Amino acid sequence: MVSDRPTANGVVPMMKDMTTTERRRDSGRTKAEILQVAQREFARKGYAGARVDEIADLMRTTKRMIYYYFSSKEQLFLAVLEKAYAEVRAVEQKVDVTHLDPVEAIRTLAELTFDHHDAHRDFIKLVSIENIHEAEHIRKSATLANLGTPVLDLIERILAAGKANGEFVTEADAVDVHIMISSFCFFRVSNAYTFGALFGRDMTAPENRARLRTMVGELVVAYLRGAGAKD
Amino acid sequence: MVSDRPTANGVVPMMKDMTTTERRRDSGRTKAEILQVAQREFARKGYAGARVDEIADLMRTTKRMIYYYFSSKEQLFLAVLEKAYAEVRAVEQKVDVTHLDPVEAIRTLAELTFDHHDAHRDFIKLVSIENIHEAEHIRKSATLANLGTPVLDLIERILAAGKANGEFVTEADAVDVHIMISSFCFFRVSNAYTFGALFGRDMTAPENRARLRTMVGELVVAYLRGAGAKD
DNA sequence: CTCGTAATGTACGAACTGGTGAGTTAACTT
DNA sequence: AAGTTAACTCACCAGTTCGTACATTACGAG
Repeated sequence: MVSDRPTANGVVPMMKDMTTTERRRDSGRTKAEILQVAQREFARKGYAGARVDEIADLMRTTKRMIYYYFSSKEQLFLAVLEKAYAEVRAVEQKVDVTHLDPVEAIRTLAELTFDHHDAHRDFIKLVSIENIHEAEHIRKSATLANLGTPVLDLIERILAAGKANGEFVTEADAVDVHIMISSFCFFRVSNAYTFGALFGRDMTAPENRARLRTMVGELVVAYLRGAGAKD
Repeated sequence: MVSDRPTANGVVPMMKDMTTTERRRDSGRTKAEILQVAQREFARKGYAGARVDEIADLMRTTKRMIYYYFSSKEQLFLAVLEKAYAEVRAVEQKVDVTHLDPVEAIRTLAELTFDHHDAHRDFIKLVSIENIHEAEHIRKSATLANLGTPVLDLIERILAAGKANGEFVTEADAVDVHIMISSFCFFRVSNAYTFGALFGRDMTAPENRARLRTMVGELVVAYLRGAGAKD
């Protein structure tokens, strides 16, 4: 066997210069890159449609590395999901609306949720994919259980404040309010494609975006004020 | 759902008896059965995850027939989608709420939509799958363009009536109202799995079903009455 | 009854796809 | 300097999976 020198992929520079902190072998970075590329591939093609080979081809790592770090396609997908959810939680926890009056607080929460969904299309696709598979991966993950409680606490506090000052009349449950907000924001992004094809309107287009963003808030506030109840 | 098979299941009997009207070769029925089984398979596994061989194994037909009638996996999927949408349209067109007053009409429409989504889980999964693939199949279909107009007409009439009698204050667009209703009903079913895993509540469970069903109507009515607007 | 054709059964294959065995190299420790 | 091990490369395989070539059979027309 002639051991022809692996001249790398031509991309990685040979550096003896150790002043740079960059390392040619870096497990953390390789793992992170795999997760990033895998997320895009899964989101674009679905779980079964995504190809491990393709994920590998899209980066400077090889397929062997994927299995080295993640053991299987399924565990890779789970890792992608966990990372995506973690990012979401991180953003949500920065939300502080406690200083606002209840109506403004719930409106703001709705709009922030709207913006967040708008900005994380890949995440939404991953969740859709996971739902098609009836959450079989999430259920295996301990990390992801009861990830929702922080938001629920927030909503609960807002609802309590709203009732206390008389602005909210409807007896509403925090989870239900969360469903109202999420469903609207999620659907607008997740179903934009078929909706556009069937109704000839792009829900994600800029001219619709602003109007729909306002709508979420108004919707929830109107409900909480009790205007929808039968009299 | 015609099941005119004399034998419960098992092998088709060799019959020289021609008094029976049943034909052992029946293209229409074979096609229908393929579509039915394929729908379930696609809904359960996603587009790429569905296996043509498995679809064949799940019936009394062979894989060869699938290709004989549908040419390719992709065209089979499209046919499944078209059939599913056709059934939906058929149901929607039977809805008549014109005799009701506007508030009751929109509430009823919302609840009917709710029931409809509740009863057609497979359809919802197919739509989710199609959205993951950015509606690439639907776009190829002439049959499915502007399928939504009937519902929009209905909503428009209700909105006009509501404004006329003063019950609706909000300047609302028919498509937007449809989004409000659909998003809630669709999300409740499509995302029930991940939602259940994260929030520990099954949105499709009977005890929640009834409450959420009432909520859709109240939500939309509250919004249309203008209670959510900033003053 | 015979013949043409639509409908169906059988067997197979080429390309793919998740996963692995085994060796190699870089970086760190002592 | 030598040893240790984590990080990485390369070639390969066994099982799938979509799709097809070809043989066969039932049905209806004439």
